[in-house]
Amino acid sequence: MPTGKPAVPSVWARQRNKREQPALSQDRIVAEAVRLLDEEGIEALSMRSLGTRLGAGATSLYRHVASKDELIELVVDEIYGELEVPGESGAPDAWRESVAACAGSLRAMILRHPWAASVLGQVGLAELGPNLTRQSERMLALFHRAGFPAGEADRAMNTVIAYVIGMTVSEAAYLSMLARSGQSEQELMEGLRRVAEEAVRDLPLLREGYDERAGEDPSRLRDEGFAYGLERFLDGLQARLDALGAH
Amino acid sequence: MPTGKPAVPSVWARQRNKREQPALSQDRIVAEAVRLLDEEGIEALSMRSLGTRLGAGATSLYRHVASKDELIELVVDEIYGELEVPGESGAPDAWRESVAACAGSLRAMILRHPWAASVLGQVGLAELGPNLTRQSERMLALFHRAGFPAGEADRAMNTVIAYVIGMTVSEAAYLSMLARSGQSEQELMEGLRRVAEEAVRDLPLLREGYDERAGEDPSRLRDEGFAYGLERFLDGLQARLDALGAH
DNA sequence: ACGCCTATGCGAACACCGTACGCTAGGGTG
DNA sequence: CACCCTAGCGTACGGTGTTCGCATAGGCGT
Repeated sequence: MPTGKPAVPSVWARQRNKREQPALSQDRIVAEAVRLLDEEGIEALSMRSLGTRLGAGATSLYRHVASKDELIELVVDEIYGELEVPGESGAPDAWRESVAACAGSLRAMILRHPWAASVLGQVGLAELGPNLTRQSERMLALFHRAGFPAGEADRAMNTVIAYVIGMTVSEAAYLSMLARSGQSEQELMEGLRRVAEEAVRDLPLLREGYDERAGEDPSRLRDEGFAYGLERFLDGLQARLDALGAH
Repeated sequence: MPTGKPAVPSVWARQRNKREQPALSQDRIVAEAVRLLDEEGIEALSMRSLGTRLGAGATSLYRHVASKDELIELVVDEIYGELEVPGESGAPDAWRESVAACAGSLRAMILRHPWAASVLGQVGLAELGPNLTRQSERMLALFHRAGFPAGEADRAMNTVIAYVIGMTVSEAAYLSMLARSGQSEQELMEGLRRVAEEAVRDLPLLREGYDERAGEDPSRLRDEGFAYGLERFLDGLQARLDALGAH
């Protein structure tokens, strides 16, 4: 008789159901999903695995989350909540430091959750969760106070966000490849170097760069590369501010 | 007897096998994959569907491609081949136009293949296919000729690539959401506006921006936003060049 | 001309995925 | 007490990437 067994409610299940909590909630699900993603990466996130971690069946999640896609949107907005956007900091010409701090915080957030790299391109900034909108508003205020006129502040903001995300996503993708490979960064770079050697043989400029960076600390190089671009960027924005000021 | 039927070789199959081509090749597979992605998007790409389009069984592809992941790497490198990087253009102070042309070409490429947005974050720039390395070398030459010293040219290049990719990926994600929704851009924006209205009620700056852009042509706004950031960026790089020149 | 060898295609099968559906149990409300 | 509504779950379906072993056919050595 294939009709379902009565879904035998073990004492534990009954106890859990009884009281304590609703046992499952969108917040719990999203929080656990972030933990799972941090620990095991994007490929390990399935409704079944997430359900198991929550001591629940896979399909139970659908009572609180419409689909896996929606779950991912929620997860992305969740980590946007970790951003630290400086508030009113008095001096309006401190905008450079404030924006740099923002950028650094965004980069740190993505590197803390490297799986975000594979997911930001699908979600985009289009889906506006509460955290993202809140942080955007705060960040926009930075540019307003810096002196950008209304129609330009959001462009300036989008511009620096785009830079940070583009830069960091590529870092994160590299790091997650590194993690997948199971090698140390030294080993991987040596391997890449060997593989690339032939391809790069007649590409002198790339080769030059390769050699130049050979002995350096990769993590420091990444930090410096990020800072370099950010400085150029802020210089350009500052120049624009000056031009506006001189109208 | 469950052992396979002799896989009856229809006349057609025999004919096709006989001559013409090896019938399947990595190039054919990659090219068809790009076509499929352009026409039906990233979700429609499966080994089975791609095999069908090629008149082949799904598993036949594995003779020419190690895995779907590798296929995606190949596909990404394939479209990098579409980039147009200006070569020797005489005047070394034409670097601004050259880099801007590069950036525009990269943006156009991504917008031509919007699925790239969801894929660039997974592949990153880490996997260096022949096209990507070749184009990087050419682009690097631009910065060298502009006057950036060896250790800085690649940073400058990565910086502007990061900006372009970050900016365009977010555009592409938005556009693909638009396409999925099946609405016109006007309708979608009106819908978003209504949904966002309440959330944005007490976020005056975001609201201001929303209202300001209400009647404008979205496509032109995107172009202008991209150009705005790029100009700021190039200004910053130019300033750096000047500082270097004055050493 | 024959027979082997290797490269190529493919069908079946496996493990896993997202998710629709209908059932159950239990607490809250009349 | 009877009722309903909600949260959880077992089952099942269609689809996925990939493995494996078999069938085939062309090229090559003899």
